[in-house]
Amino acid sequence: MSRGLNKVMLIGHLGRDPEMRYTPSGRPVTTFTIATTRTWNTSNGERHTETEWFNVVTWGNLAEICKQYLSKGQQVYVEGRLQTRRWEDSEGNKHTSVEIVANEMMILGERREPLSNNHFTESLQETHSTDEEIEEDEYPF
Amino acid sequence: MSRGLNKVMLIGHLGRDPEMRYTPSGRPVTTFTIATTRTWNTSNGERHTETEWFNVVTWGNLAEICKQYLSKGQQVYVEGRLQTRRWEDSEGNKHTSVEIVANEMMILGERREPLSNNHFTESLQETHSTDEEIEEDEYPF
Amino acid sequence: MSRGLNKVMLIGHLGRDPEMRYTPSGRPVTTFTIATTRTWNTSNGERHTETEWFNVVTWGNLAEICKQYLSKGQQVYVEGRLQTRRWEDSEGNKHTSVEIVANEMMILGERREPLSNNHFTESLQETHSTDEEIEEDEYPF
Amino acid sequence: MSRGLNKVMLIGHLGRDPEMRYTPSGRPVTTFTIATTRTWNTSNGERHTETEWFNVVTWGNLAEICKQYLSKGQQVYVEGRLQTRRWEDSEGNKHTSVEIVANEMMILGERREPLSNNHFTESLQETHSTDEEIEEDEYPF
DNA sequence: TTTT
DNA sequence: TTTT
Repeated sequence: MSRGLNKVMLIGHLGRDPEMRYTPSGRPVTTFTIATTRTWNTSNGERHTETEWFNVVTWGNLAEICKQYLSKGQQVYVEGRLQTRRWEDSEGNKHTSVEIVANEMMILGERREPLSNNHFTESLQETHSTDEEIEEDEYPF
Repeated sequence: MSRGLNKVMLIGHLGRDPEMRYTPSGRPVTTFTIATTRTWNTSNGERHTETEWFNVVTWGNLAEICKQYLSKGQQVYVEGRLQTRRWEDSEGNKHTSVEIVANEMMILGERREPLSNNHFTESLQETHSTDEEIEEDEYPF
Repeated sequence: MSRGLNKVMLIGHLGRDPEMRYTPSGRPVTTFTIATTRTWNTSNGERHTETEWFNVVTWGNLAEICKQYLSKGQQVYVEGRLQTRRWEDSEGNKHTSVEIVANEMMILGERREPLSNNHFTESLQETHSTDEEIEEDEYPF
Repeated sequence: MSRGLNKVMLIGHLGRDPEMRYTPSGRPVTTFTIATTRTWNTSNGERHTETEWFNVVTWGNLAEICKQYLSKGQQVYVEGRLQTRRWEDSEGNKHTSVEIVANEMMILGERREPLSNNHFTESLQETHSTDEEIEEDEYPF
């Protein structure tokens, strides 16, 4: 039973094809970006448009599904929590990254062909063999 | 009619009393921080706790309500959109800030005494006289 | 400042073209239905699918936009509150209806042509002349 | 990967203590009601208040947690999906019931004492022995 | 039937 | 920096 709510819901389009990697222990991680466009009218009647970009991260099964079904330009619904990570690079510079750790994803609009990926599926089988549970923050990217 | 969804919903506790300021044109802006605590169990049975901090910004009427009714430690529900702002300081360093621009707020738990603020209310009247509509990004903070 | 949250978010397809009517005072009301499909796997590996139907109601400007842009089969995102109305028909039978009173709507998927409706737009102008604010529950339908 | 969104989020107070029962196969189900109060101002400056009542259903682990920690009057956050069930009673009358099938629950406000329930815990152990997975709609209530 |  |  949690004591806090941290929920983000997005609808937007993928900025690029998703990328899948693996943690040292073999857990799949898929990342992609979503552009969300907001339009509004100012008091003097002008129309404004602003695009906000989000970094989305998915883990485990959902990571594989995202890699397999999503591609650049597609419209998706994504739900998850907001996470800020801070780290230092090798030169000691501090960085902050804000990500949506998604636990739900829905493809919107017309159905596209699932990516043809016999190859993909095979490689999944191999890598997936070590699927022990790991900490999410174990993975540096 | 919008074409994108960018929604954030938080429940957490205020890290400090809210601060209210005004844009050059007299529009009130209130900022505060919210801590959201997440707890989960790892596969080896350990219990983890992680606190995420959020910067919340409110405008106009809601800014005044937040200033008037919220105080450090209080539990609130906040709903809004996620906004990333990038700017350079006077020395040319680049900064990024991520904020929740809230359009709804609910006080949770027991009712606290509204802050005694005859003084506050008066000053509101004065400042509020110039209430023309301005762009949100007009305000640097 | 509200003290309760009652929020519904749906993504689904319209079951029929929306219908627009007017309250006695001239306020537009548009109603339509949305089908939301849920799929899940049972423990014995069977795949289940269930479709839930929702009655959606919109008022004012949004009612006009829904009438103008939505049509049967379209995929939409809808956000609003859940409302239960109880009433008796002329024969004394009691009825209950559950509706989503939507305050946000987004068209998903590919953009369709806006319905050609010079006629529609004209009639809107006429009817719209009496646009005083009325109680939502004033309208029996 | 789902193709529809059906999400309800509520904050309100419990109208009565939750009730826990078991399906024939031993799966716990807990039901309770939540009151959500909405206040708004009409155009002529009057203040209105309306309370909406929701039937909430929880299953499995969450059912046990709700039974154990919730009691009448408590403020909670509840998240789930909207479900309409139709059935006929023994006299052939048709009924419709609308429920929130919750999958998340958060207690809001001050912490109350967990209900003292050594007895409760014991009885849980016994009944829980048959914890096979069953269909949700298997349970008539 | 709850709460403020 | 909050809360439990």
